[in-house]
Amino acid sequence: MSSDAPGFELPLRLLLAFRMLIDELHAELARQGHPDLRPMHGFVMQAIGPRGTTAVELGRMLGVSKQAAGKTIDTLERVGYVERTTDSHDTRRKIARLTPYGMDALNRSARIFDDLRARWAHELGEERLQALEADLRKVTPDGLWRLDTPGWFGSL
Amino acid sequence: MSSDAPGFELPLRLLLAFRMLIDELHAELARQGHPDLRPMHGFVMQAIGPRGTTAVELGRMLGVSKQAAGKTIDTLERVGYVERTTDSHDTRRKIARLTPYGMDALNRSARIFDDLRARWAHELGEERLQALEADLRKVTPDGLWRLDTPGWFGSL
DNA sequence: CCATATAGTCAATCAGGTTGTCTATCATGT
DNA sequence: ACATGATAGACAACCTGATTGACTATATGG
Repeated sequence: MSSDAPGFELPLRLLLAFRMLIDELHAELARQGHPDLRPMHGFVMQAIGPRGTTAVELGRMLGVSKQAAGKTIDTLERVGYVERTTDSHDTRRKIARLTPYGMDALNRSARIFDDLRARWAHELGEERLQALEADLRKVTPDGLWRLDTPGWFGSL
Repeated sequence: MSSDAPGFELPLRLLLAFRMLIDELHAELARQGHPDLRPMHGFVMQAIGPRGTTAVELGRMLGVSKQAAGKTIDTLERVGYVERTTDSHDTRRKIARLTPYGMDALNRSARIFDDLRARWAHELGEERLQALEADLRKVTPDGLWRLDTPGWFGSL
């Protein structure tokens, strides 16, 4: 099948590779005290960043509505990764900030991703891995990381 | 950021590359008479294959419950990509088969993916692209393509 | 021939997303 | 100073896709 339709393999492998990294990340995170963290939480927390964000800003970054971003913040808040504070300069704004627990998850994620990358470097060779990263950079746009993957994938 | 956390970039680029391919596929499919096809439909139709499947089997292949698989078949049936027939040897089973319209979508998808791959080959060079594919093969498992991406990504 | 396993369906529930609406608060221009 | 318009957040209604649990119909095997 892949001989007569060589183009089919690429997207599958890309998705599979992504999933493997994410699944292994969360298996390891679970071992390190973050069993409730779901794939998209990591993305959202990174988007929130160390300085915090509002629902509107988060929605723009993630490419979803402010309501959806607000609901996601609700979830993260309920699980303890995020807390809401009010902006003293603009009482309308409620800034979502990472809690120490959230920062811990983010820091651990970064380390685990580095470890996973190192494993790939071991399997492929550092040179080949750098080439792979460079090539991916070449075919993907910079900036703009749309994270509306769940809804994007399904629908109709 | 990518200097102190080099491992963060890889998963993002993989996802982004996957999304680009899928988005361009569906933009082109829409131009070619399949405007209602959603990303996951292609995956499901490929899982159904030319010989057809039942909801239970499909659920196993996709890693979702038989009910979810049944609903997905309902959707595909409603849009005309799939039709249900009964198995004469086992009247419990209802086999979902691709309609000619569904086969057309699948064939066009294959051609479009080939074109997209050719574009990447043009941008990266055929050699580099083959190296990329080989490397992805090396770090991803064969067989077992779990396609439960929508639910997998979100949840909690 | 009955007991068990399997295929499919129905119903209730949940997560996440969307749009629309509403209120409170800021920011600006006259 | 104030009226106007823009923005932030919350609430409600609705859609899709997935889950579990319960139920029916049909095979299958002891």
